[in-house]
Amino acid sequence: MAKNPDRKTLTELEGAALAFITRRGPCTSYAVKEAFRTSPSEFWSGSAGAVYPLMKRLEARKLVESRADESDGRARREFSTTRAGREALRAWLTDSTRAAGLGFDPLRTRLFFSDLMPDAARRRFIEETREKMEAADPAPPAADLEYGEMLHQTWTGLRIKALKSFAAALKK
Amino acid sequence: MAKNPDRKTLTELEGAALAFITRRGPCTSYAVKEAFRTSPSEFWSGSAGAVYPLMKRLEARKLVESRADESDGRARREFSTTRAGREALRAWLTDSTRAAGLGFDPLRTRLFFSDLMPDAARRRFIEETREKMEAADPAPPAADLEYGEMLHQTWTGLRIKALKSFAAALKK
DNA sequence: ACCCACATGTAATGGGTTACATGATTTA
DNA sequence: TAAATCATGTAACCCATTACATGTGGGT
Repeated sequence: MAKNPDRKTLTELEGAALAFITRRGPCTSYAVKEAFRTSPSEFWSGSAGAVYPLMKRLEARKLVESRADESDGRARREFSTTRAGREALRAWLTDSTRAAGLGFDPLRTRLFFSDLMPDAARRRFIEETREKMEAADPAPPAADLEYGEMLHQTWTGLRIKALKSFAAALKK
Repeated sequence: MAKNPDRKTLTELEGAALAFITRRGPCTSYAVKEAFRTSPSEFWSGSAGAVYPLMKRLEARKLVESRADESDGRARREFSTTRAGREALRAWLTDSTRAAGLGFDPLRTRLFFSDLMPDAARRRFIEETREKMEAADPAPPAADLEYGEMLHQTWTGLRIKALKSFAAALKK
C-alpha cells in the first residue's frame, strides 16, 4: 500500500510505467519490468523490487486497476489504465517544464570536470566515449525505422555531435 | 560513518563532489552543497541531507581529509582531496562506459510516449518545450565564454536541435 | 534591529537496488 | 529432462528529499 496516496504528480518511473500500460493494453507487472529492463537506457533498470511495489502504488491511487487471471495455472495479474490514470498520464506527458530541463547526463558531468584531466587523458576519454557510443548504435540509417528506433537514433546521433562539437571548441 | 567503506566505484554525486573539491581546493560541505544547488541541472538538488553525509562517506573512505577551522568563530570544516582521492577521481572521470550511456532524460522519455497524445497536443508540447529551453538559455553566443558556459550552451543547443529534428521526422 | 549568507547537522520518509525465494510453463 | 522464460513477491540496504533545528558574521 502506498504511504502517500495523495501525491499529485507522477515520478518519471511511474509516468513511464503508466504510459507503457496505456500503450500496450492490459498487462502484468512482469511485462512492465521487462520493458524497462530491455530499454537502451542504463537508468531504467527494471528491477522487480522497483516495479512490483510501483504497480501497487498506482493501484492504490486508482490510476490503474487489476484483475487476477489464473486461467493458465500461472498466477497472473493484469493491470489496465483507469480514467483517472489517463488524465494523470496526460498531465505527466505534457509537462513541458520537466521536459525542458537538462536531464541527468554522466557525459556532460564528466566533460564539465574534464579540465581536471591531463590533456592527453582528456583526448583519450573523448575518443573512447565516441567509439563506445557509435558501437552501441547498431541500427543502420534505414528509412523505415520504428518509432522508438528513430528517437534513439536521433538522440545518439546528436550526442555524438555534441561530443565532437565540444572537442572542437576546446581546440580553439 | 559509511556502512560500506569498501565500495570501489563512485556514484555520480560522489564523483562530482570529489571533482568539485579537487578543482576548488580546500572547502566546506556548504560550498559543495551550494555549487550543486546553483547548478543549471534539476538533478543536482544540493540538499544538506545529501551532501553532509556524502562528505562523511568520502572521508571514511579516505578520499578526502578534513580539518576544523574555528579561527573566525564559525564552526567550519574544510575538506581536501587525498592522494587516494585523486586516483579515485581519475578512474571516475575517465569512465567512458558510463559516459557513453544515454543518460536520464525526461524529454526523451516523453517523446518516446508522445504517440499517446493527440496530434495537436503533441505539437503544442513540442512547441512549449522548445520555448522553455530557449528561455532558459540567457547567455548570448559570445566568443569569450567560460568553460562551463560553453558546455551548457553546446548541450542546450543540441537538445533544441534534437527536438526540432524529431518533430521534422514526424511530419514525413 | 533585522535579514541574509555562512555553516552544520539530523529525523522522517520515500523509493530504488541487489539478492533471494518460489513455482508454473514452454522450448530445446 | 534441463534450461529458459513467465510470474510474483520480499528483505536488507543505501541513499536522496523535505523539513527541521541551531548558531555566527556581515551588511543596511
